[in-house]
Amino acid sequence: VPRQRQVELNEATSNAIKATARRLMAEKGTAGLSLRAIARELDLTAPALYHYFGSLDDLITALIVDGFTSHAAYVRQASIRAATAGASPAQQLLAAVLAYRAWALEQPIDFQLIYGNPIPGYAAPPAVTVPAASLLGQLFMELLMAAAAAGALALTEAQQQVPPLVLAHYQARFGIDVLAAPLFHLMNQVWSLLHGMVALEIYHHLGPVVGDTNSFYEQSIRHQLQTIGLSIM
Amino acid sequence: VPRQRQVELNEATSNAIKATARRLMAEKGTAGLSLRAIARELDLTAPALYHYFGSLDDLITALIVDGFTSHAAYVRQASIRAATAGASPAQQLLAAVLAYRAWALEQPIDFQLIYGNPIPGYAAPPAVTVPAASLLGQLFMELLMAAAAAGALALTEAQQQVPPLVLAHYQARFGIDVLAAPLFHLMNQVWSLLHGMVALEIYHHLGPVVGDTNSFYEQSIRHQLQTIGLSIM
DNA sequence: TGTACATCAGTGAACGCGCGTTCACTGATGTAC
DNA sequence: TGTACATCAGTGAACGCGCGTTCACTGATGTAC
Repeated sequence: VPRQRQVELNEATSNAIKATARRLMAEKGTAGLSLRAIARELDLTAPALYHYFGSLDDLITALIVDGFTSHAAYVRQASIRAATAGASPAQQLLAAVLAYRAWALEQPIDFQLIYGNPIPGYAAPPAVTVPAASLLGQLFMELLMAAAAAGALALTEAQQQVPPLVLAHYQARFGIDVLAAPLFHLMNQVWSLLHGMVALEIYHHLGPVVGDTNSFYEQSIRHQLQTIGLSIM
Repeated sequence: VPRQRQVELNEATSNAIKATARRLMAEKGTAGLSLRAIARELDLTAPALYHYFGSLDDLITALIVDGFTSHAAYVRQASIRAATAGASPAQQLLAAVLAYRAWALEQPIDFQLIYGNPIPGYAAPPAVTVPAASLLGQLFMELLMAAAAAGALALTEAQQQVPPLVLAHYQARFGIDVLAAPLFHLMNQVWSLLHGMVALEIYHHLGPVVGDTNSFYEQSIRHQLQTIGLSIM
């Protein structure tokens, strides 16, 4: 089974390259990644890496796609675990939202790579990068829809409002109908809050201010979710 | 007036260095800043820069302090302008919150420098960096307190809750009493939302999703502020 | 008014370093006959 | 079973490049006397 074998070997090394790349990024920052440093670390010469990735940029693209995929998979796992344990749709949503942050704390360099400063000189190819970046939104939308279907959502009048230009974009770009639009809109607002807390924490702006970021995050999220009528616990 | 003159000359050049540094960061990313590139741009040799900054790290520190200071000053100006135009404390707060984003859009590289990925190998000296980073929080707190004093705030029962560990930190670190703590806590939550929307927008994650980030931001903020009882317009 | 002097912004060479990418190549492996 | 062969991961030298920092220096300026 020669072809099989070679593909496996290839994958093992290319995974080792990516793992080393992540470790080096954690030390030197996302912009400090270099093929020569990876090669040095793996006891290879730099040209050897060109068997696995066409260029440094190709490697970065692979790492970014992995990052988005890993984030979405981690959050999905958390919601599935909750569902398996008999949690309500609302509780599954909470589990997912908590996992958003947990992943970022476990993989801070991946967070920086995909949500932080772009790497100078690198331009992400949208064809491969956008689908990966969309996974999380799809997941959150599924969970929100399930909660809505279960009657666990109660939006106020104000929460039903979507600015006209934004509504038009939701319809044109995602084919979201007028009924689902407030839900999608709300999701984006909750996402912004999540993301803000996580970004501030990752870059060490939140910890000094609130002391215990765990309870700050969890309480803020619970409060925000209750605001849209979600009853948890 | 020789001493006067020399200080001015010195300041002019050191300002030119910082301005060039900002421009180069905008092109090459914050991590791509180099003394040699700045010198090249200014038709100087690299060693000449050592008359103005002790090292590359010293220059970065100056840029970071400038960034925090500029952000706070920009936001303060906006609130002062509103006050001068006869706006209520609640409206001044809204003006400040809108300015938070406006500054980031005008100076995206400064935003990335102070709120984004750290520069590899650089460690900010807290003694000089922390006071600058605290300016904005102080300003927002002033504005919130003024709004509260004007009776423009109405917190719900749930909004009065502060997690015990967080409350303890507020008291120990900032000497905030139990009455002001919910206000401070609320400010940090609103700040997180602001920051999340701005960070997502700056890094091009929000635009593709909501289409019109202007109205998304403004509507979300207005809704959030109304949630704490602020009546604006 | 004229001269000696201090100041100090800026120079140019050098230090040792790391980078992505290309190219022709080696040498082990395992298949095909 | 034995030999010719293709495959292909990995090598080593080279390309041209940029970096922070140090050092002894130059040369214009303007002051002090």
